[in-house]
Amino acid sequence: MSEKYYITTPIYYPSGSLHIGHCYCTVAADSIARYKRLKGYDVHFLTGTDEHGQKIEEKAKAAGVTPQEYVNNIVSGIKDLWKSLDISNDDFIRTTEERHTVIVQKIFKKLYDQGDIYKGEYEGKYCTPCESFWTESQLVDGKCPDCGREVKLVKEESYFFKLSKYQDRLIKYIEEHPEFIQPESRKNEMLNNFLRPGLEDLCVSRTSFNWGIPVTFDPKHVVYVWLDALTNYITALGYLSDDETKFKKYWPADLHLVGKEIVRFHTIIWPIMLMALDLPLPKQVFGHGWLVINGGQKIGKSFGNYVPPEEYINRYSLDAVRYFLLREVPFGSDGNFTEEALVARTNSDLANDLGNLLSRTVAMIEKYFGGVVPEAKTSDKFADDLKETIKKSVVEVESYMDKLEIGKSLEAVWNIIGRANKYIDETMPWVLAKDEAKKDELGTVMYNLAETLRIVSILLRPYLTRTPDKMCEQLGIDKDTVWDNAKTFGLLKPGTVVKKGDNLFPRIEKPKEEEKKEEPKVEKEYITIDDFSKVHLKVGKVLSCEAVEGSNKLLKFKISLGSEERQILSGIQKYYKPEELIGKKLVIVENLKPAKLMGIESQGMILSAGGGDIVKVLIVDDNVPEGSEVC
RNA sequence: CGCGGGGUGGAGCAGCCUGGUAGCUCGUCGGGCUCAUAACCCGAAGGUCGUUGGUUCAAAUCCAGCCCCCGCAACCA
Repeated sequence: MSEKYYITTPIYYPSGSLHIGHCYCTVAADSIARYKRLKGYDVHFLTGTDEHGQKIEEKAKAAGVTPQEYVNNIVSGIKDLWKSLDISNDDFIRTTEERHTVIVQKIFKKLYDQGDIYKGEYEGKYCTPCESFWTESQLVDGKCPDCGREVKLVKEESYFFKLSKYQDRLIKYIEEHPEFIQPESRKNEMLNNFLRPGLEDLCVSRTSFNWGIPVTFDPKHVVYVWLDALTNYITALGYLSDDETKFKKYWPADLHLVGKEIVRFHTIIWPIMLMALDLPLPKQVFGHGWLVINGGQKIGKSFGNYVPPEEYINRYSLDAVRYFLLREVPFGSDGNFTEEALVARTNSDLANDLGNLLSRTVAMIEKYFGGVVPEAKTSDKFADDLKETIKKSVVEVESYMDKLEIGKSLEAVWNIIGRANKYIDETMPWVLAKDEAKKDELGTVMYNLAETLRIVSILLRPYLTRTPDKMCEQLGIDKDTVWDNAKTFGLLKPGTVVKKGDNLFPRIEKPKEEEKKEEPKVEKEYITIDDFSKVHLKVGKVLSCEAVEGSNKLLKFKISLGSEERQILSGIQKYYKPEELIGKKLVIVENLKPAKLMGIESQGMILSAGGGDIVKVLIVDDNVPEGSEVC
């Protein structure tokens, strides 16, 4: 029986559409799953969605639907997205499915019965958008340390899970299993920041919202996030169900692929839960980096840089997108995602190197041999080197994949492609073709190229889902999906009839400058005159202006609007010296809701213009009286 | 002293842990070739490795200080 391999992605939170970053993680997992399958493993690849929680409850309410309706809708979009990315998951778990909820209840009860879960009282600050509780000491200026938004004081009865009981065991485990947390920097982070300082028991139930799995023996409680979410990895296998076949077969997981932001939960809470359940721990948790834009900007709707992933697939091609994601983002660290880079990568690697290699090879076989792959009757030093490169590269592909260095493994495949292109120049088939006496040599070159492409088509299968079949079609061979067939040079049968088809990857013309600039422009949103009249703009005179203590951005203004005085803060310290502006008449948004910045109230807003290095406030002619309306 | 990442030829990165000819991809320039998707192959130019000081026979690499950038956070009102 073949060896099993169980790999998971995180279960995604369906509070909104997924972005290219989620695709990155899932495509990476997919390539690993495909690779393992090709290698003959019995692979189980799981992904899914984490559908409970207050945020969903609120979003659904805002949308006027039930939470279940709300998630159903989004989840179907996620499933479509995975389909359009050719994700080969074997299962898709939804935490609202009965196979999950029932088992979570059993697990909760079991842990309660054995004393690992106890009832207590929770008092803390809760940030709804982040779904996180914070202790007083974690708050920054009384606000959520993650997002900076207001937190609510929450005090409620809840159940706790005794993390502390297992922490020493876990530390020992982590120390004895260096491969458990990858990359290693994350391991140290976990040990130093969380485990060694000591764990606090984890709150695992809530009474403050309903959208969750009820605790069977205390139904006013619902199971709170981590116990609900993390257990998906075993409930999906049927743990504690009538049929534990899959669980027995696949658990423990070989790899949990997760984003770096949730490494902590997967390497501390999850293992401890498993210890409490007396189950083996996953073999590895790998925290991948994020896809960022322009050197660090996160991707998301709230960042104004959201493009639906399908858009990229439609615009370029599935394999181009998959290739870029897998190739461009290095092991462990963050990677840049830009459309320009995607185009550049596609053109140079996929169109120029790979596509063109196939194209010229097939064209030559058609031209010189009527489309029939000849026999390799001769040998030469170039061919030897080509074969050597292939042999070496295949080993590299494997060893990089085993280390989850997907990008590097692709590089190794491209070594072969590059070598083959070079081989053509070295052997100059068009010269050989002119000399009838060199027909055999020419035949050898053609054979070697076709054979190289056959091997490449196998090596690409973990990453690209469409291209390998297209290659096989043009090469006139059956789909070759046996990994080890890439290890033997010479399996291609002479006599095979090739058939030129469409270009594998047509070159993408780079968008012209003007077009590029238009692209980010979302369709213009007009406001009505009524909308505009909601904004009350007035002229105000600066009475005083000083830097806010401890701030490197804010200036504090006292501004006279004639009948009243306002205190207004503005983040223009970088552009003005405080005394420069005293006495000036500026344009003020009079009815902006007051807000506190650095603990100081700001009662309005000063209009300014510019950006980057040049920002200037709007200064009004001195003759205009203070308090005048601006319209 | 908030946390974290980073500053290496025009761009993006590797090298740093385990000091000892600065490497890769793209771009640029020159050449070759014409089978091919204006693609492919070869060659060249281009770097005081942020800065200052220290350790050392020797520092991109180790140590200390400083400057700058980015993300989070924040002070975007």
